[in-house]
Amino acid sequence: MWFSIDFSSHVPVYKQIVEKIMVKVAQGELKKGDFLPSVRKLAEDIGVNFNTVSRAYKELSTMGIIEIQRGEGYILKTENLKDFNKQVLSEVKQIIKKALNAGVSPEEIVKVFEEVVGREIYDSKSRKSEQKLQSKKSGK
Amino acid sequence: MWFSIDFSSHVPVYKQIVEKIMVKVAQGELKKGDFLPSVRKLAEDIGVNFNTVSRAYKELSTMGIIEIQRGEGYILKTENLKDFNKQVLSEVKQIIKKALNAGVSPEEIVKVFEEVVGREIYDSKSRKSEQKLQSKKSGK
Amino acid sequence: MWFSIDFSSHVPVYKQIVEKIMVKVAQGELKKGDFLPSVRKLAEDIGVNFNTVSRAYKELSTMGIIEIQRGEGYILKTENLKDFNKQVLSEVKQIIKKALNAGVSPEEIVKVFEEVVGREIYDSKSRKSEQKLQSKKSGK
Amino acid sequence: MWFSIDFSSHVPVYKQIVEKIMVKVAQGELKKGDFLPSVRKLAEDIGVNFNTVSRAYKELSTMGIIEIQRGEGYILKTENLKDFNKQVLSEVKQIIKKALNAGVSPEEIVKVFEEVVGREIYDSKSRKSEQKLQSKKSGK
DNA sequence: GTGGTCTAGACCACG
DNA sequence: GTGGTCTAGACCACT
Repeated sequence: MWFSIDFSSHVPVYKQIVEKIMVKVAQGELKKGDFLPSVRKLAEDIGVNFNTVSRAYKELSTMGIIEIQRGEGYILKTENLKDFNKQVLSEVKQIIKKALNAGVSPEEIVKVFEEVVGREIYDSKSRKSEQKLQSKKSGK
Repeated sequence: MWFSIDFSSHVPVYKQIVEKIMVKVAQGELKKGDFLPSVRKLAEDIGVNFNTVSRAYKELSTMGIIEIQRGEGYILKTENLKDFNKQVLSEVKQIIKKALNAGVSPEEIVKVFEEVVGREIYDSKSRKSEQKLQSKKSGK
Repeated sequence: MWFSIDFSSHVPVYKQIVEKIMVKVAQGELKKGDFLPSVRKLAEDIGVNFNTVSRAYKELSTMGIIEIQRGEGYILKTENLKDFNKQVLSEVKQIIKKALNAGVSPEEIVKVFEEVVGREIYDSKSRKSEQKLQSKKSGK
Repeated sequence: MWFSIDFSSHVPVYKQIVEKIMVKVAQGELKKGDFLPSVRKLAEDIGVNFNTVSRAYKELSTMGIIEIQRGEGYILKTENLKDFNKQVLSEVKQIIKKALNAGVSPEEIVKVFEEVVGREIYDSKSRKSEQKLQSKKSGK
């Protein structure tokens, strides 16, 4: 399966899908010209209705990130996601402000940061071995 | 005024109110026995319907953090918010993971962190002088 | 009722709604700040599901033509529809080309044109008396 | 090549094919007894799947305009297309009404009309020289 | 097989 | 009262 959704989140599922896909693009896991999973297949994978995935794809489409290929599905159109990084960084800033306001000490945040950086380095090593799972069109 | 709401956020307004109040408690700005602003006053201050504030207070009430004092309003019942800090820290962890996944470099995150730590120290000093800025939509 | 939909058309209903509303704006029947009918009310009026109207409103919203007013509905944000006229004129051009290609004589087209201009002048005279019907918010 | 398809249109491709062929008939470019291009050839020419052309031919067939000649393809059965012109003219009327409603001045429409009449006369002369331009997607 | 449109109805958030 | 999100399922168009 491709990714997971937090159904208890206040963020709408379709927005989460949009974001997850943008992460894939930013990571280079999806490249220009790649096919995305079909709306119905992805919907089944993550356990939502196909309309929800469809809505996410439409949003990505109007953003110019993906493009429909008549009768064949969606392909990645661009990898130009500079604004995305800015947006994510602004979220980081916001949450850190909140934490400090809530009385979390900077040291605790640094501790968490180091913990995550360590873990993520590990993740990025193991990520490559997962890449075969995503090659859609394999049975085509 | 007390705080402001992000109306463009996916987080429901009443949840934001709950959280802001918990921050006040965690900061020590609200102490056991203190009165909270009346539902209608807070509603006017932050520019929302009183039902929304009411819902937030109800939630804090069922969490056992505040308590209704018949005919007088709500008072703070407990300052026991240890879980809140943990929860906020877990959000920090989550967002940092997301940023790293999105290709943000650890250095960029550190930069933002240092920026915020600096700003926040300043903000807590100047917070009181900002309070007039938030009175909006009062003539509605 | 506000307008009617051609259900036998190949143009999706939600696109027809978008267009009809843009016509209202271009005609000046809807002015900046006016409330649009609620999604559910308009849906009932024209006999479609509210999701269909919702989709139309969302499209107008991302186009920047209408804007949501929290808890109150959509209001008209702009009357700047210069591109709309261009688009409509290009449709006129296209259909005239098709007609000529199909062997329709220019004279026949002129005849139709004069017929319609005559009728439309009559319509625009009687239009003013219809305008009260559209004032939503009346029961507010 | 024979004609082109507007893939961004809401009108289904097979309907566009039907219409284009009826235009050919109305223009006298196709005469009773003429063979139509084979399904596969036309499909390749205009860049669509052969099923789509097949559906168009079926529709023309049930309309009684073309007829299958077993083992040889489709031939034009009738040139009796009086209703077609009426239908096209009614589309012209409809679009002119829409344009006037949208605030387009009659003068602008006349301008477009004259422009098209001029261009079309030119186009029908130059049509043959354009035929190479439409071979696209051939390497697919 | 692919996506697109629409419906009917549930549940949530805001005023 | 307002809009927003999601589901389950039908039907259409295209490859």
